[in-house]
Amino acid sequence: MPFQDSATWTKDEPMGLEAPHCLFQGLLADTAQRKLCESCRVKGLSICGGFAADHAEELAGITQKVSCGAGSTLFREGDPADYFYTVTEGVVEFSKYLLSGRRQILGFLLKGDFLGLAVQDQYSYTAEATTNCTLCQFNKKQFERLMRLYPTLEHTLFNAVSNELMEVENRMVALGHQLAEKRLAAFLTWYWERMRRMSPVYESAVTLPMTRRDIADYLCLSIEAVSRAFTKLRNQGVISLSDPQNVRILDADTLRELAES
Amino acid sequence: MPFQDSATWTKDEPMGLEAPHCLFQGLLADTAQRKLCESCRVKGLSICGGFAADHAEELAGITQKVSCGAGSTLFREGDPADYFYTVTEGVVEFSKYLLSGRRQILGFLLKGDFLGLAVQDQYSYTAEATTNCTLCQFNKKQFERLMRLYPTLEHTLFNAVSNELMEVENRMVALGHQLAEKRLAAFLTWYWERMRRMSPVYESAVTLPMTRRDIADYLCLSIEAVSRAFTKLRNQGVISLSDPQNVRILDADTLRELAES
DNA sequence: CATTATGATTGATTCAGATCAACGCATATG
DNA sequence: CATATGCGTTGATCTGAATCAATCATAATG
Repeated sequence: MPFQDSATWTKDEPMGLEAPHCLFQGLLADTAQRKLCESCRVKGLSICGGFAADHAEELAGITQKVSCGAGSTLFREGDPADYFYTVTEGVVEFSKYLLSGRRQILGFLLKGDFLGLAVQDQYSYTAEATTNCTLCQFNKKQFERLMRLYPTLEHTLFNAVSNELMEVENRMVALGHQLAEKRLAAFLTWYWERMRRMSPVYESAVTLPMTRRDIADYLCLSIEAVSRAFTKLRNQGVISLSDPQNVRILDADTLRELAES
Repeated sequence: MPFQDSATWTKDEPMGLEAPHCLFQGLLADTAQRKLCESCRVKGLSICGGFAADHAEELAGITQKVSCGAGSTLFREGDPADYFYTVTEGVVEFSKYLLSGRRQILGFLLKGDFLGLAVQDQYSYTAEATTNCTLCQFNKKQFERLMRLYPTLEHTLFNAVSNELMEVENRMVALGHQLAEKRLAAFLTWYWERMRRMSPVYESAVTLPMTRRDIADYLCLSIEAVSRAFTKLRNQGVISLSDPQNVRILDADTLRELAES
């Protein structure tokens, strides 16, 4: 079943200065909203730098907050690419569907990540909400106008896309040549490190927001192969599983070693 | 053996206006050199547009012609990324080596393609000459200075990297889920179409400049699997092989169908 | 010219993961 | 409360490609 039933997400009114968005810290007086933006800085997105302070109104006009229920579709491959997004809360997965019905998840996007940046006039992939999530929606045409006005913006996005490219290349190497166990180890390591960077307290437990099917589609494996890989890691004493979604990293070094190969 | 013996390539003197380079047509009085630049236009690289005409001297100063013998290494993963290149003649492959010694070829670069664009201060992959080839070498620092001066340049490169990202994503999907035969069909289709776009005369014969090992490393297969896939396609009457490097496309439609799946 | 590499093909065997199938476990539903 | 449904795990079997091994063709070398 390539596509799930239609999205159940809401567009709020176009935002004024008081509305929350992630990209441009320093825009908002509201401390709660400001906190959201902090999470972007954690990821080190350079676009969150000084730019917004000087051009607050211009940015606010092209931004909208968007909420999205778990399992719903944000956009599909082939849809006109009028917006791009940054994730402010929750997890989003973006994927391509094959004619056979199979799905390849290209990536999971967390707080502060971009979505829909490197596309032409149509989206080249489908974006679905892994969990309930909120995003900042940017009107692309208007953002491009801003980019022409302020080249710093484009420079930042150029770097973001460059990084994404390098990540995809790394993942391709891994998928082509690593065993199921190593792929899972790499995935767990990646997710754990991302979580650790977000929260200041050390935590060896990870709650996976995605299903085994999602992980399988991400790692180019069957559900069963993913399950067996989990079992293998558990039997080696690298992780423990209180339930399928709750993983405790017992031996982070071994896990990392496995992942690096 | 991860790395071949060191490169045997030559750097010419820094070029004046008369030197050949690919990116910026309209720079050169010399018609022979100009012809080289035409080949870039064939690929539809938008950077070959009007920019160069206005800023000829600035560009000439940061450009060098580079020749590179088949099998030699242009740069290696981890080297300081001081230059980026465009291929003006021949074929270049860029790849990542795993600790196991295995190699993943990320792509083959033909006339007009960029190399080394989306990297930070170090190259994230190794670049080797598949055939004898010539390239235009751009000093990165100086080019970045130009980009700050003329934002159009950065915009063009942004698009180039975006396209590269989409291509890699497509390839990842194919590698994860397609059988050896389909992968080879997709590769042959890609290469054939690229060749056809370059030369105006219809030609059903393709000369593959890369070895079976190269193709294997590109498609995430063993040499033997590639060879068997060739044999299968031959037995189906889709291609014929006068010798391993010379492929004749007998049934382009079936080949494309196989590739698309 | 014979000899030695090198690259490509083909066959035999092995293996990782897909597929098929059964079952456990939890939550949802009549 | 019994039943159904979805998700995850485990087992049995199958399969595509890796690996190992042999052979062939062609080019390079003495």
